[in-house]
Amino acid sequence: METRLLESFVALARAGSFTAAARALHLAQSTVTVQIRTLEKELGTPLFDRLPSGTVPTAAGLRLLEEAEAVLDAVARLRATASSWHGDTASGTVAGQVTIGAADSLCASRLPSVIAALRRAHPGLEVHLNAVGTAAAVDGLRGGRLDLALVLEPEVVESDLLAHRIAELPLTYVAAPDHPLAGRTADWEELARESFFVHEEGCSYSDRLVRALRGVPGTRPGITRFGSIDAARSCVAAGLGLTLLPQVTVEGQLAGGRLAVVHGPEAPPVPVQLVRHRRRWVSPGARAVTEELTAAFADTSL
Amino acid sequence: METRLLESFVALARAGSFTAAARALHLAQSTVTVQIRTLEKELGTPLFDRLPSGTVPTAAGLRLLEEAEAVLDAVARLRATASSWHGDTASGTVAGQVTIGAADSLCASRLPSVIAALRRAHPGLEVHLNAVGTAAAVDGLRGGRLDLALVLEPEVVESDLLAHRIAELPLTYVAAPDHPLAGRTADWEELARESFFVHEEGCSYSDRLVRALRGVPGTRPGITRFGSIDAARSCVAAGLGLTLLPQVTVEGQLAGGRLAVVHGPEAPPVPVQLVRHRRRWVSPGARAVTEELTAAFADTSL
DNA sequence: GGGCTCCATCGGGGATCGCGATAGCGTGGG
DNA sequence: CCCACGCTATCGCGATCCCCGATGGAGCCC
Repeated sequence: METRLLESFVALARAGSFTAAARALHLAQSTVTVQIRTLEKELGTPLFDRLPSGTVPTAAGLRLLEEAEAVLDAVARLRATASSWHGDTASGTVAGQVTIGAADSLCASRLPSVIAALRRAHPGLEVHLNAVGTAAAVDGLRGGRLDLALVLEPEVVESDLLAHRIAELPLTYVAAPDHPLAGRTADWEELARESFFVHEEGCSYSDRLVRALRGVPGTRPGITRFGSIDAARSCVAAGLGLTLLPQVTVEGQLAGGRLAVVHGPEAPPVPVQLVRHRRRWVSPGARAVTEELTAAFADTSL
Repeated sequence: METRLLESFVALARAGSFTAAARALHLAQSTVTVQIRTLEKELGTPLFDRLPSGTVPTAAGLRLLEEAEAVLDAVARLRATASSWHGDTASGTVAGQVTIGAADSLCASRLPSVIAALRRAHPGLEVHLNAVGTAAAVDGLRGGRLDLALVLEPEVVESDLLAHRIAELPLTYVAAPDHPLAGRTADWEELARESFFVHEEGCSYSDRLVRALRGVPGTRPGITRFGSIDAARSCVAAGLGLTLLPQVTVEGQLAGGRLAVVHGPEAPPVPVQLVRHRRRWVSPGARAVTEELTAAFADTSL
């Protein structure tokens, strides 16, 4: 079924004559004649009575006219959705859905302002944000559930994924303000006598910290691992111990006096990698998100 | 927009590979490839990611898939309506709408059983019945508001209409059972002294009766004309006078003793003409109605 | 690395599309 | 009465499109 035929159908019904319909459609009259006959043959019923006084729909044509318009409406919706997804070049905005995954700590700190900026720039864009660990991010990108992922890893060595380092976040040791080490400088031996509240295994800088602490001879550091950054931060704020986090995730608490810096041994900054699937199509929406993320991270922290 | 492309689209989304979709569609694999690329070009956005592990829809493809299915649904409805209108050759039934006009007197007497028979034979057929005089019937057929009309006229001399005489209805003079002439034989002179309740001008047999009564010298018959046959019949039943009607329209009242026959001068039977437009398409539904009407009138009254 | 599966591309034969020209038909004016 | 006009149907033609089979390249498994 060729929707062109349906457009000629409704045009003819509206115009009342083949000649007028052809003019409206910018076609030759003979073309409209053939199109309507084709449609009548395809549907198996005459659609118009060709009377000397004009061309009027038959009873069947009148009924089918509504259904033909419904088809054309559905096609118009399809086209509209497609073109909105593709982007409106006039306004420079894009629409559609983009699903991104990000490390828990970024979701709560840096991403809200990025998403707000995206909403302003692209009102039609629907951004879905999931808090995911590195493993879940890789899975989601592989399975198509994620368009983009932000992971805090030095390397992503998946051949079907493409990682781009967009920032490096400085890490900070933090403790409650009334903690004995708060505001002080501590070496590995001092730290190894404290309790630490860190991420689950798989978090690169937490793992490296745990390895370093356990490598200090003659000590048994207390290690508690949390899936949620919030829970760990709460324990630290309650004075139960220390943690090591990207500085941006605790800037609010540091400024508010609810946490304090501990100047520990040098910790290499953690790279922020923006990862996508190597072979999947990058929608204009995903491209817009990529640009916004790159800009947001670049201007403060590389 | 060619809906074939949309069918390949959903088939590919379902099948998960070009090869499998081509098998399901009974097409060559290269054809599906070209069709999908054509659709992607037409919509301006990639619909599938061709991954080594299979062909999966992009985010845009997933969203557009629903809309494509909506289009195909609308097309299926269009086709279903068209074919139901055309008729189901397996069951021999037809569907659709047929609008017929008929003289008031027939609507109340003969047509209900015909319509009931049509409903039994063609459950999908929607019959609209309008009570119309001859002038309105001609107008309605001309304007396309009526598919068929039953008129009680000896001749229909409209070049663009086609009339077919399907019956001749005997006429009967009737009066109230307690009327002096009830059951008796009366000649023109006796009748011309009575009051008559007949149809509006334009009803052939009423007009002829009025002319005959007025032609009787030395009398002034009382003539009252009604648009509605019911009103006239009520007046007669109340004993106010006589009327002349097709016998079938008063058979119930005659059998119930509410009206009585008066044996008046011979009145030529009134022809029932089934009229349609000469050049308009006769739908299968209208053809079924024509056959039913012809049969119903033929077996009792010609 | 060889075989296998899958998708993209290419060339060709056939069908289709849209066009202009023309014929048939009905109408209205001179 | 005849002719001119407007409308639709038909025809022939050039261009395009469609679908096919064959072929090539890429990735995967053994």
